[in-house]
Amino acid sequence: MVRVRYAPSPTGSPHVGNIRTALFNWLFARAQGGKFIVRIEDTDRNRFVPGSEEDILLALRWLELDWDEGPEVGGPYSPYKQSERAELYRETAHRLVDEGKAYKCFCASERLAEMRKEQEAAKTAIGYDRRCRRMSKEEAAAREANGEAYVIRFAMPLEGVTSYYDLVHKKEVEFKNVLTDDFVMLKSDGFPTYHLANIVDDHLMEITHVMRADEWMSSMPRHVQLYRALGWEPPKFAHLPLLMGPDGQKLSKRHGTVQFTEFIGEGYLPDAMFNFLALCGWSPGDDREIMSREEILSLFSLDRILDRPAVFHHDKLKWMNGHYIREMSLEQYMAATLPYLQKEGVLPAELNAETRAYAERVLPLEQEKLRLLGEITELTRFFFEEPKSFDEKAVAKWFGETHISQMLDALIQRFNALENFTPEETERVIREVIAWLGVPNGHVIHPTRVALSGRATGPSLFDMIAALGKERVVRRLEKAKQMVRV
RNA sequence: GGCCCCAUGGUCUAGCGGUUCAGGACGUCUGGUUUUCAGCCAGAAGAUCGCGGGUUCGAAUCCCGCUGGGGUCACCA
Repeated sequence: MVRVRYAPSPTGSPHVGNIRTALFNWLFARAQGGKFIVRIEDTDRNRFVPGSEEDILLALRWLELDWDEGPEVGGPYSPYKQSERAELYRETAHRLVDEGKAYKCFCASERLAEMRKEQEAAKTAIGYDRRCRRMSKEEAAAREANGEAYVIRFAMPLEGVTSYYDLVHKKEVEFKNVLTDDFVMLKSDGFPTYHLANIVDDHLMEITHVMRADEWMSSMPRHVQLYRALGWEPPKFAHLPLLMGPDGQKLSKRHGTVQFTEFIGEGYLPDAMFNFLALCGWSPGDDREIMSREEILSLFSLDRILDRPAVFHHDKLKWMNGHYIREMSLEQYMAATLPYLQKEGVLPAELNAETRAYAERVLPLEQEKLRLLGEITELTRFFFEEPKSFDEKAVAKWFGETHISQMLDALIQRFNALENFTPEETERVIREVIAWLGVPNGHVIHPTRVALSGRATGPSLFDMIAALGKERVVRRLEKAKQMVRV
């Protein structure tokens, strides 16, 4: 049975790249009928950011990536938070020391920093010089008894190579052991580093496949050697291609929106994000791009995961989101957009039947135009509030024309007399006025749009007028008359 | 700098030795629909498949070298 895990560190709000990794793990688990486990790797007490664990779980829930074991749901390998498993790692580290496969290191951080500086200057950079590895057991015991702080380092083999087969790269990746230094497994505060905790937990939780970002590839020799030293069988490894920014560097905050919660706030749809993220580093093998969850799930396979990094294309995500918005039913669309108007105070938190009906007439008029749900507010605000400002260019262009006063008067009079405020009827009225004035269509249509909405662009004018209703239309036209006089 | 990974139009991607000297999508541009924007429809521009060698009757597809890009070198994950 396939068991995969998503093991985020609560050191900040999750990044799209992190969630992409979660998605791939989830897809693989579900496609294989396996288990998807979430494990919180909170072993760094300094970088812990309150609330980030909540954000991570929120992102997973939002994408509907349900986990079989982990926070909130528990499971047979509890706990799923590393800070609650600290004793396990400590025991493991000391066991390795006892077996001579790891050792206590008393080197001060100042010395290490100095050494790093020298190595950097000499362009050699080989890491820790293994000074304490040569220390006698007696000296180590004495220094420990003396109360000196120490870390536990893994004793890497001094010769030979370490290799592993990568399921994504489809090849054996090899590293020379001498080039990997004796890394710290257990910090002086008694907490494990990623390398130790991750291996211990993956083994104990019976993880079968480790899928994580490419940036981890270079620590493979450490991990493989650790498994060996512990006498454990390593899981299979799949390193996912990195997501890059437009400049080709690893995607980060510098590239604009990358935090997952921000994407949620801007108005992306879960299905669109799911679809897009699935395509970040994976391809179904044909020309398909718009795919439902079910379709993706049925097509997903490890060997179609790409092995090259890809630029995270924001524009394409937006395009895709727009596509998904256009496909929503009225109910879905209303449920998705209303909260944005309410959040901005354009609409009250509680809608009465009349307002709700009005919103249902109005909001769909811009459905085809939306790329982000959040855009709905500025696009439709004028339907709910009298326009406070008017597009200056449009006003300058149209309100100066000589026929405007006449036009407004005619429209006011005719709309006042109109019984059925339907798109067809309002169009008839507009056409009549155009004919009567003897001007090109645009010379009535454009100024009327500006008068009613304050904007130069918007939904079809006839639909807009019908949706606004007689009362608002007449009131706004009257108001426009004042503007023209001034 | 060492080590590791990668290399098809601006971007993502199909292609896995011949019927593809390259298909699709985003973006860009043009035209159409139309009262605007968007959408939709039609079309266009844009890649000597990073470069150089091989292997082969034949390579974007296999091999080698080079170049370029990226990742990683913490008591962070």
